[in-house]
Amino acid sequence: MKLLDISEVSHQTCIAASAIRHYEEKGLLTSLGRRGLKRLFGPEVLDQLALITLGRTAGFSLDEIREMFGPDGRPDISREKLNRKADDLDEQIRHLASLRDMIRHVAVCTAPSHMECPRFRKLLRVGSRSRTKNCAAGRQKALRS
Amino acid sequence: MKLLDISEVSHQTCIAASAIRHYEEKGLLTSLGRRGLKRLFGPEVLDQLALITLGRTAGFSLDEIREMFGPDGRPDISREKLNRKADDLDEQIRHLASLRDMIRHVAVCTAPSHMECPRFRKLLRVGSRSRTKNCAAGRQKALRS
DNA sequence: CTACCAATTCAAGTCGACTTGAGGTCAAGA
DNA sequence: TCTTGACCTCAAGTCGACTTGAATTGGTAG
Repeated sequence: MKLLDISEVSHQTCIAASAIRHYEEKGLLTSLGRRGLKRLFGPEVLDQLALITLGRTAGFSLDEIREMFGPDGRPDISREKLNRKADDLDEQIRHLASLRDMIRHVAVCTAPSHMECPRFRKLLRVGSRSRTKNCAAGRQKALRS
Repeated sequence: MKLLDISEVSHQTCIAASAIRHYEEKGLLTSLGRRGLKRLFGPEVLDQLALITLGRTAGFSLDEIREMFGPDGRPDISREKLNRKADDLDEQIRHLASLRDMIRHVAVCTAPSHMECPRFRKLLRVGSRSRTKNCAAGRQKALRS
């Protein structure tokens, strides 16, 4: 089994060595040992890093990613919680799709301003459904509208 | 036409007043005027804020959002650039979908560690296609435009 | 053996997006 | 008229995710 040093991992993944050290420090991955001071990684670190990158682009924090996939690979998190995260992703995907549609529309729309374009406004409305949370501010004085 | 003060906007959108001020300062939205010191907003601010929120959850910076949709509603950005953003979104959507699939799988998988699960590894591989960028370290001529 | 130099540690800095706090203003109600 | 209190401004602080820099270490080539 071939061991990689940090610069090799860095080159193969396009992730800065400092970031890799940062992930290790945060407990998202583990080095197999050291040669002198230098970290040695097994090849699985490449997958772990791909996973971290994926999680980051999905907007998860490093702590959440560790919760979900730990360096050891056991999720220390309930199925229920995982499914909730997946549901969040589904919602996010819907949002992204609306935004994409809006952007594509803006690229061709001739209306003087987006907000005057009925199609744009419709897309906006679709994209912002489910924004009806009550702010945690709880106190409903907004009822007087 | 009904004018809203900042606290009303804040309540209706669940966005902190400080954030709304911040957006105005950054040029993402415009207040119609003041009553004394207090900002007054037209109802269109609600749509603008929805748009900002949408853009933020898609991972765009405030500067990018302003470029794309400005407070005045004219995109000061080329069609080409907009379409590139839309393409980015499409790619991001694909990433998110893979991650969602992985999470749903993790929630039911019985393998001792994800990395030992062939299905998981396959999903990972799918999710990390197109990660083959040349890091800028590659000093290959990056096809710019 | 010694010099070299990539890697290491640790503290401090950066960046974006806000939030917080101190001190000031003013429209409206008592 | 006076008092509130919601808003205001501006500076500084926070948070997460890294990056940067200075000082140190230790395999490896000569």
